[in-house]
Amino acid sequence: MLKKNLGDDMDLSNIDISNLTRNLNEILILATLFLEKKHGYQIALDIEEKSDGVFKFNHGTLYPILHKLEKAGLIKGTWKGEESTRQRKYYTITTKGRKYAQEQLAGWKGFFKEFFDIVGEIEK
Amino acid sequence: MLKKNLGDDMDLSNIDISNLTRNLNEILILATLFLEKKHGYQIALDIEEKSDGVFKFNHGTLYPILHKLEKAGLIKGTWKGEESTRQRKYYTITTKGRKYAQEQLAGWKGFFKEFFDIVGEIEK
DNA sequence: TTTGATATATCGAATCTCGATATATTGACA
DNA sequence: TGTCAATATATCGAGATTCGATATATCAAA
Repeated sequence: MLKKNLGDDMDLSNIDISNLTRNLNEILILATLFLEKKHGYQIALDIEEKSDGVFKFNHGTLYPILHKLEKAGLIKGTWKGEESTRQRKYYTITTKGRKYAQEQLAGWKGFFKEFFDIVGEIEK
Repeated sequence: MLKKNLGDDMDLSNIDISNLTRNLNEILILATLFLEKKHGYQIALDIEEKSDGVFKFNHGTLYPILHKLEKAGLIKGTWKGEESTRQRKYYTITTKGRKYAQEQLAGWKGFFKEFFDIVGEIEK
């Protein structure tokens, strides 16, 4: 079996049900970068604030994911900061990243459809 | 910090975002048992069929979860089978299990709301 | 000058899923 | 009658992921 890598064409609109949290973290980060570039710490703060605290990022989780997304070519990071002052790494979403995010979103919609189809039983 | 156990009163309507797949598997199983008792293998088949193949259970995942849910008092298993023939373990959802499932569902709805609040950006 | 927030990064422990392996029953088909 | 595939439960090791701690450093405010 060929190994599927992040953002490969094979991925299409499927999300990996066996690792939903990883998929969630990825799409939250990509969605946050859709309108403007941001550095890692800001991404985490924005997601936490916008979700009223429902989605939080530990730093030990955030940075490895950013490195992975960059390595996969879905985002691109650039160091900024005036000469020997504080350095921030600003991330931009790539064309590949936008496409990947749209496919993932389609996968999540399918997920929620089937999900509420089954767990709806609880409310009947 | 007090450790939270599955189904404890502390849990309330929160789902564990850092382990979404586990939460998903639990609520799928509990929802499937809401109307009638079933044995493990049947639970997996029913979920797979009803979700059009979106949700699948490996046996190596299914049985440990059933044992865990039973240990937590959310489901109750009873062996059945006529004397030395094939033994099936039928599971029933408990009152505690029903309550837990309803609280979890509330948590998933909150998740759903905040999720699309953020990833909706992708479609704009 | 000292504290807390900002900013990035890595590591070990704990946890979870996957796929393989094991064992046994049952029904269908040749 | 024999054999194969599906049914049924269970456990284990490998791999992946998140958490919380730890480390380092800048910046602003009191």
